[in-house]
Amino acid sequence: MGRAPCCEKTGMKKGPWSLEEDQILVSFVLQHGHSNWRALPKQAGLLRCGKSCRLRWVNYLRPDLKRGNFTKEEEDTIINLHGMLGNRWSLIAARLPGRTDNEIKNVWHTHLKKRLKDYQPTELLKPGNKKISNKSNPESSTSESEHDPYSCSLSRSSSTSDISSATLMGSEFENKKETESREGNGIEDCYSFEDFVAEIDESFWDEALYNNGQNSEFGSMDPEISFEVKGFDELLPQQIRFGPAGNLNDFAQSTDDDGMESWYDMLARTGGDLKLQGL
DNA sequence: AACCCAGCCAACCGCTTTGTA
DNA sequence: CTACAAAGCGGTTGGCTGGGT
Repeated sequence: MGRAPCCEKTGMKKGPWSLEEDQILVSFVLQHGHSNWRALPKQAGLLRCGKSCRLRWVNYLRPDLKRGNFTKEEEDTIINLHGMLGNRWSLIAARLPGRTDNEIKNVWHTHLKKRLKDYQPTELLKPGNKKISNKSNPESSTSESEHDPYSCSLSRSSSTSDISSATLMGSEFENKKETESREGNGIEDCYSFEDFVAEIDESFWDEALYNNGQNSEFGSMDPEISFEVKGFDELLPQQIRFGPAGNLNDFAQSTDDDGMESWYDMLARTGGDLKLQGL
């Protein structure tokens, strides 16, 4: 596929931005907005391509940006969200006001990844622990090694059904504790949230819809198709319904590729305390 | 003082997604 | 429906800086 370069490169300036350029861009955007990045540099009199202008604005010049070091809370948030979302920097940034995806990505690679390594216990890396390929989230396979297995792990608590009952946990330290204690209780398998969601695929819903009927209410769902998500002690316990109609079909819809976002969203919002038990 | 090296971070690149004619 | 342009995103690069020798 591919596409033409975003701009005519000849004559375009590259490299670090000067103070003057910054001032021109800021005053232009504040006056005229940025409805068209491609046309902006020409209108503003900048020898930069639109893409470069956009990046400079988004990552550095935006007035609502927070400058300075990340707080411990922000770092913890990033770790937790990364556990749930993977390398979806823009989604993580959306939940950290004043921080950019680029900034978060840099912090992750320079500080947090290292910090997490120190907590990397060996248990979850045992070959026996089930890993399921994630077609909905291709990133998870490529960045598996980067992905903190603790920040969001899932352990099964029953073997009667594939999705019979499961517990998803959030914060890294809670996870570690929880996982270890659960493993001590004979629970063998641990998953990342992505792995778990990946398992709720078309065939899962085909089967569920076949067994329960398209308009089944949650209440009439097979009681074994239920799971709970807990952890993130700082979060409020909360019950959530999928979709206004609350039928099985809506629920299934929410797990397709488009709906995946709402799952992640919901988990991030509730901090992982998502409970779905025969709603 | 000069050099080396590792860490940091702004900026770039190339691809995907979204919007529109 | 298709093609194309623009925006958005994540991975990578390269220059700067500070600490160590």
